[in-house]
Amino acid sequence: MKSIAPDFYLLPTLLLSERLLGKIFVTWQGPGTPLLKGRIVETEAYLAEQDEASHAWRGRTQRNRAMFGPPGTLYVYFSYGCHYLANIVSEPVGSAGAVLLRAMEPVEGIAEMERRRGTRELLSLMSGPGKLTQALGIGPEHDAQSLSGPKCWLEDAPELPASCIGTSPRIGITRSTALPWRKFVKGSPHVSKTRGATGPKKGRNLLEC
DNA sequence: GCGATGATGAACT
DNA sequence: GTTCATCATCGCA
Repeated sequence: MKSIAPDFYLLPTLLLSERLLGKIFVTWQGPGTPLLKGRIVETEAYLAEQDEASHAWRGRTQRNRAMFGPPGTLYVYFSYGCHYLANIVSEPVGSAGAVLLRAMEPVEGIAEMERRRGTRELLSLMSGPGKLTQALGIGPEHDAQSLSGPKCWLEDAPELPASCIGTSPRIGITRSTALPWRKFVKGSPHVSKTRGATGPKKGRNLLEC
């Protein structure tokens, strides 16, 4: 499977958030370490403008400077004093739109992911934005890194049919909550679990993809 | 199965 | 001092 060309990221943020679904995110810590791969099954778009929930809403700061970098750059930041969250910067250049990676399906290097996460529950390895960064070993050293490698990159995969992509409001935010900018692969058991009014109910609405 | 809570740091008011 | 794009654990049913 080949690495995705840099111009793939030259897309409006909302469109990129859908196209990223199904792609394989890869990290590599260096010689002697296994490749860690996950299939992206859930994303959220954070736009440069008209989006109060975006870190870029109030302009450029020391923390969010990577959001203003070129498309295909990673923006990694520390949240709630405990977790790193990873975003992929989109087009247009300098406008600070980015896509938050919320959940993946483990693909390769699972034993190493289990060690990093401290669990062998496959469905708990990467089913949340803080979990997947821990499983993949993403930290502050990945902030502002390019997805052209060598520490991390994306492998291409066939584009998902629109019928497999679900949409909902974003999770865990307190502003601009009504915007339906969360995208996920319908039927995947690896999407993040929301608290409260959910839980896999019997009548699964979702198709297998 | 469910809701409440603490950990812990950086940005913001 | 408060807020926050989170997670694991605890107590209760």
